[in-house]
Amino acid sequence: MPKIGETLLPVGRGSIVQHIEATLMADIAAGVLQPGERLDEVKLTERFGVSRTPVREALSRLTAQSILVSGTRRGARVAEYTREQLAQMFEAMQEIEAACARIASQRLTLLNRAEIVAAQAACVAAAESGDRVAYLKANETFHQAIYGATGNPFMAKMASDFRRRTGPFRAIRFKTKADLIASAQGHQELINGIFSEDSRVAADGMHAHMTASFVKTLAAI
Amino acid sequence: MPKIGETLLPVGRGSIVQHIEATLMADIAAGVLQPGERLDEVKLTERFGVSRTPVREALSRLTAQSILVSGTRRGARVAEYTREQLAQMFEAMQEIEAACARIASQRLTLLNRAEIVAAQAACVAAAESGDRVAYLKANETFHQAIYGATGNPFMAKMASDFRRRTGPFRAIRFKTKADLIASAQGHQELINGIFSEDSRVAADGMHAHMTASFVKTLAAI
DNA sequence: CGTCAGTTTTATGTATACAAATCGAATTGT
DNA sequence: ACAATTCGATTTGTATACATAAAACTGACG
Repeated sequence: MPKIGETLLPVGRGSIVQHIEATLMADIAAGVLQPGERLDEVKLTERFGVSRTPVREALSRLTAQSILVSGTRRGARVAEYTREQLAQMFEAMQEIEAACARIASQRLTLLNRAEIVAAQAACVAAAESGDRVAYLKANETFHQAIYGATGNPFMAKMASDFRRRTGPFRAIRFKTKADLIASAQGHQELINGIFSEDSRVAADGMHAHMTASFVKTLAAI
Repeated sequence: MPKIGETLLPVGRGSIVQHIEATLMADIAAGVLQPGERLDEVKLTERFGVSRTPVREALSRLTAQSILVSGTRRGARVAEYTREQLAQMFEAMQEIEAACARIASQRLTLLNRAEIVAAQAACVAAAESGDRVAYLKANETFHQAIYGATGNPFMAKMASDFRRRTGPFRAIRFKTKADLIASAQGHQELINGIFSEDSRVAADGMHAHMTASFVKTLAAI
């Protein structure tokens, strides 16, 4: 049972199922597992060095979250989306992000402000050094900071879920250093809107930012 | 306590897991299973006449959807929420519903209009006859019709999920015939907003409707 | 009389075995 | 030669058995 391989430690707090679930989720978000790719239970069994039971449970949980899809008796595959569906996801995400921006602008604490500013500074630094990976990470932190500023974990989770699902597609659009700098500049306008204390301006600003981002993304796919 | 005669084996099309998942979800939404209640695997095993494996998978899926919660080695319980969390869920729901109303107002087809009007007629009829159960059902159909009018399945699913999670709490506030009639009248204003073709009016109208509804709900809890 | 430690019991997490269904390929019939 | 059908291999769905950790109970000691 205690086969080493990739199997980490006794997984401490989390069960094996949680470990597999988290790992696969990360792999999908990172694009290691691509849309449409089939996940074979026995292959995963070998990879994680466990039996089929926890693997199955992890796959089932991911399916319940629409991260995977599975027909009848046809196994699990990474969810794939048509351009149309992608556009719909973007639209939904846009609405949620805008709502987050509005609420955040109404409740902003000093700490929230500090975190957003810090995240933006990291974005600018990464953009100016042309570090794509660092920018993606900083961008993620930036948006999470806004979600956190809503003070509403349910809003934050919803927004995060959509971010994860659209992640692999959004990442495509950042190719050149100019892309990064343009995005970081967009952030600055966003911040101005959120800090303006006019929640409508904040929401509209986020809406516009997302629209611009998604138009570019869809064009790049 | 174990309810019998659920179904034997001829589950046919849907797998047993899906059946258990759907049944438990419905029981929770209907309040048969109350927040905090523990779901014992072997009890469910007896109830559904199957082994622990599909029961476990169903519970795991429900946990992944935050419908159930489970600590380590402590089994699954129906998720329960503090007043604070409930208010946060309502806030999130409010935002989503408002977004749905805005998008729906921009894309409304003739068929969508017809469905919304028909659902509203059913609401009015149920309210006037004081049929609480019928009203809850018609109200559900009404909101689903609006979700459908967005033409965006992702928005619709999000909204539906929140509706399901808040369902047991929202239902409490409908006690008297007057409550039903007041709610139905609120719908009419909502429809006016959505049909007005001014999407901002639609969104604000829904926002107001939800706010009013939730204030009454929280007061009743 | 209360508390704590050791044991028992119960329920969860994991593994393995079995059954059923789908997919592909090969064979046979037209 | 092409199509259809059947047979086999692969894989999913379900059941059962085993291991382990947490809860419950009991008994003794302070």
